Amino acid sequence: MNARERLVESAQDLLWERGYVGTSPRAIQDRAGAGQGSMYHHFTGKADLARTALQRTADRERAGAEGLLGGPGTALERLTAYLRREREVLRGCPVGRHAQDPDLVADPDLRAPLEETFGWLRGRLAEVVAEGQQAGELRPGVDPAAVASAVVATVQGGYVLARSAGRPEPFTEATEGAVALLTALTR
Amino acid sequence: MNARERLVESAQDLLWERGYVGTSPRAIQDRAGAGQGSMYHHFTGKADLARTALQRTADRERAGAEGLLGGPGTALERLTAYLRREREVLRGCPVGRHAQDPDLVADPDLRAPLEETFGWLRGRLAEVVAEGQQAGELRPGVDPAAVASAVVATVQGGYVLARSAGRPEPFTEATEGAVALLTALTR
DNA sequence: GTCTATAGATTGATAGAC
DNA sequence: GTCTATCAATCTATAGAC
Repeated sequence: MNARERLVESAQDLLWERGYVGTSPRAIQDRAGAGQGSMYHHFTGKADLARTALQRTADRERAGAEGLLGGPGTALERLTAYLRREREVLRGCPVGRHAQDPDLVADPDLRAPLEETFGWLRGRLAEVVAEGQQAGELRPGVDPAAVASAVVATVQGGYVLARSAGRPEPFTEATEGAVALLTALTR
Repeated sequence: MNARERLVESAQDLLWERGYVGTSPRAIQDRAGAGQGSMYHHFTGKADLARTALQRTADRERAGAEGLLGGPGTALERLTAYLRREREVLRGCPVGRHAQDPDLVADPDLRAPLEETFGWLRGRLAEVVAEGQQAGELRPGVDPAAVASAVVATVQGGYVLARSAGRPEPFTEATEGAVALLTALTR
């Protein structure tokens, strides 16, 4: 694997674990086994490398979610699959964790992967909810977009609860609560 | 106001806006109008001051939530009041935002205010849900603790969605989705 | 209690050799 | 393309005067 590729993957790992402010170019270079000159040859600076790494992480997450949401099953089954998807809870969400970084969200290029990921996810889940309503599976009269955003928010907030508690159980409790509320919508 | 007090309040503001890694002792001192010596006289260091500031912020948030949850109204009304509470959405949650900071959650003293806040909040909301079930207002058979965690997670995740989008609407959409799902539990 | 001076380490970036 | 050397600025903390 070439140096550019190692730099991007190292940046993905460190950004996930330590965030944008907490990740120094030096730390990325060390992990990648590359020198200063190598990084500044391939990228204009920290922001440029972070943007590249973050975009790749966002693309991966989106592909993973589509794998569940575009699969077989009823609307409720697919929503449940999304909520119960196996996750490395205590590591946090590799995309959503960056929403708290003021420098990152202030830079449109750095915020773009976040905006795209959650914009797409909310829209995609809203489609699934609407399909369930049209199929007579889910009760009509509730806004599909609102339910979809609540589902995505439950997952993102679940990470906050789990990391605050220092254990993964609160994440599972929250997502199971969402599953229960969605299930009640079928009866 | 004395220097110690100004340091704590300045730390509260900066921690909310920039997080733990993003806040330097120097920045706190400047905002407080205090010198190095003043800060290191009152506190052993950055972590000690941050812990004091964070604990005070957590106490304030808890008191604010109890004001809504302990007030009058049915269970659904109080849960809805919590979800619709006016918030400075794009500033993020002054407590939950710190769950993403690896250095903060790694330090038990710094993580304690987070663990206490969300532990208490989840338990308190679970009581309200259970009251609603006993009063025949909310459908029985769903786990009060799970619904409570889902509600708290929706709020915390709503901040993530809003900050990722650069606008407050996704927060409102998510919390309204939660209101709709809870309302469906009454019918 | 509060100040200034200072310290060693780290940050993000540039220069220039190879 | 990749390396080492160097840079000014900032980080967190300590020392010691007042």
